Amino acid sequence: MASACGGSMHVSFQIATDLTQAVTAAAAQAGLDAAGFSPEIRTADPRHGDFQANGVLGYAKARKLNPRAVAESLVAALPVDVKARCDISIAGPGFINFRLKPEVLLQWLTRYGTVDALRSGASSLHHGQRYVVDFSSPNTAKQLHVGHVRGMVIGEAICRMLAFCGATVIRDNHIGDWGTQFGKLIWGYKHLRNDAALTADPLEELERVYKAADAATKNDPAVLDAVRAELVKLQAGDTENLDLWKRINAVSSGAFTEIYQKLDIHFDHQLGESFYNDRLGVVYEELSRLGLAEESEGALVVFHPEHPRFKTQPFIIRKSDGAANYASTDLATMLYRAEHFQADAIVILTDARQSDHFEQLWLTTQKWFARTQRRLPRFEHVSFGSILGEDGKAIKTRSGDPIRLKALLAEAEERALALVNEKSPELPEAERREIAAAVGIGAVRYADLSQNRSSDYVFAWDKILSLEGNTAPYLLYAMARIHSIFRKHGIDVATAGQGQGATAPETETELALARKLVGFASALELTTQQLRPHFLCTYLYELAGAYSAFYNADKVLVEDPAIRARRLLLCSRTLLVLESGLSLLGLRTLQRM
RNA sequence: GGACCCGUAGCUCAGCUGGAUAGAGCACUUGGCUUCGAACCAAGGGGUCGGGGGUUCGAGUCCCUCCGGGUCUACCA
Repeated sequence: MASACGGSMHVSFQIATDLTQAVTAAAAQAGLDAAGFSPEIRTADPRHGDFQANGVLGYAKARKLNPRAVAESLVAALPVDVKARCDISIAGPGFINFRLKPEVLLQWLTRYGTVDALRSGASSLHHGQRYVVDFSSPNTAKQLHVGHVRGMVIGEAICRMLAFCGATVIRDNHIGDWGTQFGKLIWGYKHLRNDAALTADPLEELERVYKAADAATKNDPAVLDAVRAELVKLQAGDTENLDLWKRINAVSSGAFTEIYQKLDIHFDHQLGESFYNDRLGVVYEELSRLGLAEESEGALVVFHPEHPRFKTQPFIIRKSDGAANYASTDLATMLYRAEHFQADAIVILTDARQSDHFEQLWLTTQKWFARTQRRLPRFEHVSFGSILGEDGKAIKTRSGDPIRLKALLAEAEERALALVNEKSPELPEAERREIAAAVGIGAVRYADLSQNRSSDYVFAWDKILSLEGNTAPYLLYAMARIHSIFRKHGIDVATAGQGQGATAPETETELALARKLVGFASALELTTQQLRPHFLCTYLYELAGAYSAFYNADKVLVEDPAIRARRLLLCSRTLLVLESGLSLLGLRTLQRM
C-alpha cells in the first residue's frame, strides 16, 4: 500500500485495492507461492478492524502449514509504510486485521472533500468501460403502472452509479412499439375513438380504445379479421396506418415523458422494436446458415442441446406466420449494441419473469457471435421481483386494475405533504410542497432500491414514509439536521469542509463515523459490481446511523478550535457523502424539511 | 413433469467471491431534550437461519434430498 498508507501526499480512494497489492507483494517477499495465494481483503467487522485479509487460511490449509505462522511471516514482510499507517494484528486461526490510524482517516477525509474528488477517485472502478443500459422499455399506448416503476428507478440508479465510477453509459429505452397490439389500436382508433377524451387525456383514451377493440375482436370474428388486416397494412407500409402509428407513438411518448421528468429519468436513445424492423434479415439468415436455428412446427427456432431445459424448450426467433417476435428484435438489438455502440457490457432490466427469455437470448448470442468472429460484450440481465400489495399478492386497485404510476406518485406527494404540514407548519407553503415532492417521490424510489432486487417486496405506505428505519425520510432528515448546524451558526459547509486546523478523529463515535465515510469506496465498488443498489442504500443508512450516534455523543460547536474544526469536517463530509449517494440513487435532497 | 427465485427474531428485511459471538427497523421494556432539529440516540429481551444429510480448519452462504411459497415452461412482451 505504497500509496494509501505511504507518503503523506496521497491517499487512495479505495484503500482495499492498495491493501490487496501490498499483501500480494508481501506474500512474494515472504516466499509464499504467489500463484496460489490470494489476499482476500474484505471490509471487516468494526470490532476487528477496517479491513481483514483472509487469504492465509485457505493457503495454509491447502499446504498443511500453520496458518498463524504464515500470517506472521506475511505481516513481517509488509512494507514499513503500511505498518506505519495501520495497526495490524493477527487473530483467531490466521485472520490479518488492519485498522487505519486516525491520521490516515483524516488524510482520506481531507483529500476526498468534493463531489468531483469523490468521482475522480471512484472513476478507477469502471474506467473506460462502455455500458449500454436498457431500462424502462414500456409498451406503447399503455399507461405506466406500478409494475414499471422498479425497473425505471433501479435502471436510473445503475446508470448514475456506473457513470460516477468512470464508465461511459449509453441509456436506451427499448420501447415496445411494434407489437401485435397495433392492429387493435389502429382499428379502434378509426372506429371507436372519442375526440374530446383524446384531447383531454390522450393515453387514457388510447388505452380505453385498445380495450374496447380487444373486446370487440372476441365478440365479432369480422372485427378480428379487420384488426389483422390493419396490422398487415401497417407492416406493408400503408401510409395512413403508418401515420396513425406515428401519432399513437407520439401520444404515448408524451405521456411517458411527463413521468420521466417527474422521476428525473433520462435516456440517450429511444430505439424501440420498430427500429430493428429492417435489421432482422441478417439474424434469420446468419443463424440459419450457421445451423444454430432450425424449422420446427413452422417456426424458426433455436435449441440448446447442452441445456437441461432449452434442449427441448425452443427459442422462437421467427413465428410460423413469418412475423417477428421479441426474440427476433432482441437478437438484432444485441448485434446493434455490440457493433454500433461498441458495448463492452449490455445491461437489460426487466422483471424476473422474463429470465428464461434472456437466458436463451444470451446462450444464442454467445454461439452466434463466436461463429461469426464477433467480439462478445458482457451481458447482465438485471432482473427484479414484483411489487406486492399488503395481502402478499400482486398490487392492484380495488377494481383489479393495475395502479397507475401517475396516481401512485400523486398519492406519495399528498401523503408526504400531510406529514410535512404536521411536522413543519412554520415553513412557507411553497417550500412545504417542494419538500413533499422530494420526500414522497424519494420514498417510493428508495423503497424500490433499498430491498434486494431479486425478491418481491410488499408495498406499504406507512413503511416507506416512516421516519424511522431504512427509509428515504430518515436519510433526508439526517441531512436536514446537519444543514441546520451550519445554517444556525452561519458557518459555510464548504469552508468547514476544508478542515482547516482539524485534528484526527479521537472519540469512539468520531472514529466510527470517519471509518464509515471511508467505506463509501467499498460500497460503490460492491454496488456497481453486482448492480444491486440496495448495497448503497444499506451503506447510506449505516452512515446516517453513525452520524446520529456521533451527533448525540459529541457536541460539534465546542470551544476548542481543533476539536470544533474536526467535528465540523465530519459533518461536512457526512453531508457530502449522503448527498452524493442519494443523488446516485436518483433522490432529490433537501436542506430543510 | 422440468427449470429458476424465495424460506433468517412476532412482522418487514440485511448478511458481499464460504470466515471470527447471525444483524437492522417495526412492535415490546427501560433510560436520555431549559443545551447544535428527540422525525433522534443509548440499553434490554426476542433465533432448531424451513427439515435432514454431506463437503472442511470453518456453512445462513457450497452439494444432495425432502417440505412450503412464487414464477416460467412454442409462436404476447
